[in-house]
Amino acid sequence: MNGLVCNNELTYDVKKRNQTQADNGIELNERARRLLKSLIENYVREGMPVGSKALAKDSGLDLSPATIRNVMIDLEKLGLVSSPHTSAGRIPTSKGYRIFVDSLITVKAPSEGDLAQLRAELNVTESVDRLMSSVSSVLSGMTSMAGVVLVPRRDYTSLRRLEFLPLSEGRVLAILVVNDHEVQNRVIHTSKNYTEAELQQAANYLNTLFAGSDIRQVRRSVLQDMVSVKNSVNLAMQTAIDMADRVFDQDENDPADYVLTGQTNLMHFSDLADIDKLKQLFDAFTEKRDILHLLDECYSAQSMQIYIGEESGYQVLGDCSVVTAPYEVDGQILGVLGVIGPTRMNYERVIPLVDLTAKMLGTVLNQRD
Amino acid sequence: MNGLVCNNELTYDVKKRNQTQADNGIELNERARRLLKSLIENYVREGMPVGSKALAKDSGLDLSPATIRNVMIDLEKLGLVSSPHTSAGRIPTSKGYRIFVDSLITVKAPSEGDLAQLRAELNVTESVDRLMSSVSSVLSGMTSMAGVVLVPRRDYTSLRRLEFLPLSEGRVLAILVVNDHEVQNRVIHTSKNYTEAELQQAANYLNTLFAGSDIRQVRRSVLQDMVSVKNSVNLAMQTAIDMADRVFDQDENDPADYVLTGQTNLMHFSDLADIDKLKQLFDAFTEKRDILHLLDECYSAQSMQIYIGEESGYQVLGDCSVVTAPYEVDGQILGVLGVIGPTRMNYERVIPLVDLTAKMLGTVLNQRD
DNA sequence: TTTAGCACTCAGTAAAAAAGAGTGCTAAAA
DNA sequence: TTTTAGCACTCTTTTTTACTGAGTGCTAAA
Repeated sequence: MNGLVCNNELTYDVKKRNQTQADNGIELNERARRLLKSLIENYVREGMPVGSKALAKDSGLDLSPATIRNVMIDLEKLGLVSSPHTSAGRIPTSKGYRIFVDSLITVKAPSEGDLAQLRAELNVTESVDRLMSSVSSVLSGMTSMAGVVLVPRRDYTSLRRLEFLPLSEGRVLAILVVNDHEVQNRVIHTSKNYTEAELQQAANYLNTLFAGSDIRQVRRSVLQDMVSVKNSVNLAMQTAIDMADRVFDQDENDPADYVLTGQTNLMHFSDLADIDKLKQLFDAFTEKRDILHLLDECYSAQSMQIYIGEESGYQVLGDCSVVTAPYEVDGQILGVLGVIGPTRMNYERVIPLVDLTAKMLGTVLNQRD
Repeated sequence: MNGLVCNNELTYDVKKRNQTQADNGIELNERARRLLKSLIENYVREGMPVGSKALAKDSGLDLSPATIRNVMIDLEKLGLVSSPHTSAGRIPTSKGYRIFVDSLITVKAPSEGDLAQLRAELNVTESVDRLMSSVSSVLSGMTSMAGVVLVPRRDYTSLRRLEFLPLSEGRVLAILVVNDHEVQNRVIHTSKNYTEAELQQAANYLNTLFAGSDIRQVRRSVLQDMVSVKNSVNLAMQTAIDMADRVFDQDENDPADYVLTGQTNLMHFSDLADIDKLKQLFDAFTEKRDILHLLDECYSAQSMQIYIGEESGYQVLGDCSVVTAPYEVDGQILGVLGVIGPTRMNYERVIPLVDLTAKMLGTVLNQRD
């Protein structure tokens, strides 16, 4: 009952899987728990199936290998460990890792060194984009796995300034300054050719009217105006309404995106040695879709998430685990960050590291405003 | 003397290597040339060392294996082929490929299918960025290797519009519209805090004065003005000069960049099976530096370039070949594109494909203006 | 100059044998 | 009842041995 259970302030949700059995209420006595923990720690460290003898030695439980073998049989029946073949030791299953991560793990605070490195590398002065890459790269660097950051959603986008420039034949370049200092540009297509002056006027109109408003709100307002005032207003206004309609049209579905670094680190893991699996994984990284879905789940969960092996539901991540934590500013979750690595990873170190990184990113982002 | 030598209009430069010997003036009689060609074609097709018997069969030269063995000994002495071990056939060396590519190759025009696919996938309507990725992706798709495009240098950047917005504490957001419809934004740091009105005035001044000019010219003009008029002009002008100086400061060294797709295709090649080499290669891709240097060389060469194996001078590309061609608009070379693949690639198909793609990209870019 | 013949080399494969790790089971000890 | 020592057994891993076949280099004859 003492040092086994995680008893510090770090918390994270148990990933709820859709399991038919109402299991996970697996009852393990202290001894079995201790042995499972030892086994996993040993396996994570050594990377080879753990036998009863080794376990007898480093569990600290003064038991004979024979006794331990008996326990192993129980654990195997529960599906927490498995053995590659008769005369090999045991390796943890995903389910075993799950128990470990949920209730056996000894979470240590990150080392002084890690902390210092983290602080050093997260630079307030950088642009958000660069900040995100450096966070991702710090994560991958410190864990020797892949680091990933789901970049902030723009669910509130305040318009600061709007500008139009005519291009050739019915195309207009719109330049938006949003969220104080972020620039977006969009090309829109119009039915008629506007002159620079006309566009200027439209921009002026929209700027005075909507500066400071949420972009989506603008679109809704504009749409209403179109209905209510219709042809009654002057031509300049109509231009403005027309333009605004087209500019903000693209806004509703802002595609999420992530920054991924250190993928190549994953090539070294013997668990992913199969070149074909590796290719599939890398293809998923470039394809982005699946990974985005997963990160989106993490985002929605609003708490630390851990997917172990096939838990993620994506085949390509079959031999991988994903550890993520949301980062927030003013209690508002902006995105998630984390690492992707082999199922056999050092959770005891990675979990607090990801957690801390998320918190520090929040702090850094906070300082920027 | 007939069908052996490349005799169509497609031309490309021989990559000049720094070799101490004044070699490459290697004299090969017709028979040896023919055999080398046959050997390489066979090896590229089958992927296995080619023996004298096989060569006797498909060279079409009605010679006995024994005779061919004699020739092979000569070719081996010249360093054009080598044998992995005593009882294996021969494989071409880089030097052998070099000869092949320079003077033995039978360059076929791209197939109808390839041509159609190329035409279909290069869409004029896309943004330049997206056009570049789709070119790269077409290249990788059609060759099953990695496609790469060095994106256009902006060596002439005409200023169309300049805008300033104050941010917090001495930081100003500059928005530049250049080259008609391209938007750049830069954050600059100033010693004093300007008001929005001041900045507006400065922007107006600069816009009227420099709209249409080359950005670097602007900087030079401004620098001159600073010296000549010094404190004699009014405050608004000084602001303008000050701002322009800082904005265009970043311009001198526009970092080159490339788009790379289909890297994962390279994982399948047995020549690159070594996971460690593969990692190094992928690291070079993310690091970008070396690849950029190489592409820059290609760019400077102003003609089709082929680097075979270690010729590139980069260790990571040791087992790779790089085939590039410059693309141009109005006779002005804008960048290069090409493929990266295993040394053992089908040059006869790849070379004209890369060449054609470059030409088509030029055409497409031309249509956009 | 070309070719047939031949001895030789060496990777690759297969089969057999030996070593070693770890298990499950049983029966005795605690 | 729980724990443990002992032991036969299983299965991977490593080593050894042998064999096959592709392809060579060389020599001597055509």
